[in-house]
Amino acid sequence: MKTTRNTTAKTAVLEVFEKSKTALSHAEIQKQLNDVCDRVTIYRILDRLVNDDIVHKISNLDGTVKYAKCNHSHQRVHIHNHAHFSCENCHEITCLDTVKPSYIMPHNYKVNEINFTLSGLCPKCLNSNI
Amino acid sequence: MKTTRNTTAKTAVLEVFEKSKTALSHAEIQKQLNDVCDRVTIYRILDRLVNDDIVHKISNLDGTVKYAKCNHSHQRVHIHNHAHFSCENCHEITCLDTVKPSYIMPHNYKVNEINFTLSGLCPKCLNSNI
DNA sequence: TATTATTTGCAACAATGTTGCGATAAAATT
DNA sequence: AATTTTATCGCAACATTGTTGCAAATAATA
Ligand SMILES: [Zn+2]
Ligand SMILES: [Zn+2]
Ligand SMILES: [Zn+2]
Ligand SMILES: [Zn+2]
Repeated sequence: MKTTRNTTAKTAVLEVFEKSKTALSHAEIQKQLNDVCDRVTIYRILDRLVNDDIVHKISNLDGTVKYAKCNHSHQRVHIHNHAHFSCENCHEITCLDTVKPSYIMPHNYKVNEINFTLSGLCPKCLNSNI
Repeated sequence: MKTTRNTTAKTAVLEVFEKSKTALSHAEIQKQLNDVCDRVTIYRILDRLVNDDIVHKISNLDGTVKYAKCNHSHQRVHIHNHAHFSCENCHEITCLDTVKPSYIMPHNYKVNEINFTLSGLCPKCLNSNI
């Protein structure tokens, strides 16, 4: 099952995630990597990390895509049911691990996955009242 | 405030929305329009319709962007707080006007907008059990 | 060290969206 | 109805994001 290799590029990407408190886009990762590897390689590494449940992919309201390290990879059943916050000011995306929405669905739908994203002002930007 | 003009292209786009029960992508709209106008014009019309609160924009898990006609444009306060359903089989996006998630936020966040998207199987695809 | 399968770089391509600008057409004014 | 004003359009060019094929490089293993 686990057949993905530990390459220098993959290690470098993981280090970038380790250093960051917020979710990162492909472009942001590339900038931090400083030509450690090709653009395409980053895409492929991210694909593998998502597949291996080490990282999860977040699609945002504005169409941007970001990735964040999972802090629940150890759990047997791996489900990304937490919410994400997207700051309108600093554009940072953070995982809200504790926020889980409750809702009532109409009949005849089978829900497999949910995506709950909230946007507004993050604590940092709220305090420096713009 | 209302300064957008009624052009033939805009009318054609609105007719396409009128005919559709589900949300539509730019590409889908373009196909239905049959060269009524340029690709760029459709983008600009959609921008205006979103601005005028006639249509709302939906960003999906898979990165695709779709648009749907608002059925609450008459309301004084115009907020898109309903959920959307994305079918994994037929890839149709439908507005779930009745589904509104409840949740508890950590302190120090100011929430302006929410996006709640559920994916799985729609009633149509669930019945034709694939 | 030799073997094998995964990963990488490169080039090329596709999809989606944006911008500038002169031409066109809708709406307001005369 | 003709004129003026200004939003809208078409076109071309560009930017960004993501994908694919294939030969070369590299990690895991035996
Ligand atoms: Zn912020
Ligand atoms: Zn997350
Ligand atoms: Zn379906
Ligand atoms: Zn909707």
